[in-house]
Amino acid sequence: MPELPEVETIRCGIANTVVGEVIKNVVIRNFKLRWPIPKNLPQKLINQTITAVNRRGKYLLLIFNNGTLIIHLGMSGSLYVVGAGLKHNHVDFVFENGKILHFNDPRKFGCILWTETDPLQHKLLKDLGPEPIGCRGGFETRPYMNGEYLYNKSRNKTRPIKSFIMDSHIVVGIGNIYANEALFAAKINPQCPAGEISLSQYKTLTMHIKNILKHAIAYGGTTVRDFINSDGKPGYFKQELKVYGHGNQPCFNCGNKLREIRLGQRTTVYCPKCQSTPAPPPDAQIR
DNA sequence: ACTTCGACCTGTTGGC
DNA sequence: TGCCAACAGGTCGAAG
Repeated sequence: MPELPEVETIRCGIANTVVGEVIKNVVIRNFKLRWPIPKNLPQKLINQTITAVNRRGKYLLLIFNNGTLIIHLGMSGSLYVVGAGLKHNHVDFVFENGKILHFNDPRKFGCILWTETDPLQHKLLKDLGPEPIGCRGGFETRPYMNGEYLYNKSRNKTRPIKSFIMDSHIVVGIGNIYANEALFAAKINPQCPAGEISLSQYKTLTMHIKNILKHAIAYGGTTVRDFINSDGKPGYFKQELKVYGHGNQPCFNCGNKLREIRLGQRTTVYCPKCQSTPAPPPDAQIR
C-alpha cells in the first residue's frame, strides 16, 4: 500500500489529531513485525506527549520529549484514528482524550522501533538518499535530488534505471507504482542501464518524479487494493495512472500495446514505442 | 563495490 | 463452487 504519497497523506492526517496529545496506554497484540516491537515500549510512552509527526522517506517519526517512535508501514500497513479495523490491529496507542491511533498491518512487513538518540542517525535512516520533494514534515536533505545528482550517482552503473530510482539509498520514496509512471512520463525505457542515461534525460525524469509525487499527494495517494488513509478514506490517484495496472492495454500516447515484464522481481509496465530511448538491452521476459 | 535474490507474512485473484 | 499457485504498494541482508 504505502508509497511516499500515501505515507505523507497518513502523516498529515494523524498529525492533526495526535500532536499535543498524551499517551495513556499502549496495547500491543502482536510484537512480531519485521523486527520485534520493543518490550518496554508502553513504559517509555505512557504519560508522554507527541510533539510532532515527521517523515524521512517512508519512515514516519513520532517525536516525544524522551525519544522518537520510528514507524514503517511496509507493504500493507496503515495508521488510522477513525474507522473500525477488525483484524490485524497489532498496536493501539490510546490517548488521554479517548482517541486511539491504530497500527494495522496484515502482512507484518512494517516495523515500530524506539530510539532515544537522533532518529536520523538510526541504522535504518542514516544512509538514505535525499528526499525527492520538500514538504511539511519531510526533512530538508542534502544533496538536493535533481538531474545532476542522479546523473552523477549513476555513472558506471549497469543496473536498470527503474531499480536505480527505486533504491532508497539513491533517492527515497519512489516505489513500484510511481517508478513506472515517472519513467513513462519521461519516455525512458525502464530496462535501460542507469549509467547510459544522459544528463538532460535525468533532468526530465527528475521533473516528472517531483510532479507525479506532488500530484499523488494532492489526490490523497493511490488506492490500488485496500489503501485507506488515516480518515478511513481511499486515495484517488489510481484513476490518474497511465501505465501501472494497464499491462497489455493500449498506450495513452500512441495506442500501441503496453508491455508488462518482470524487473528486479517487480511488475514493470511500459510502452515499447514511447519509451525507446536510449536503446534498451536486447529483450526482456514478457509476461 | 556493485547487483541480484531470498526472505519476511497474509490476503486476493485468476486459472483450471 | 472449490482448490491452488501466483502475485501484491517494501526493503534488508545474504549471496554471487
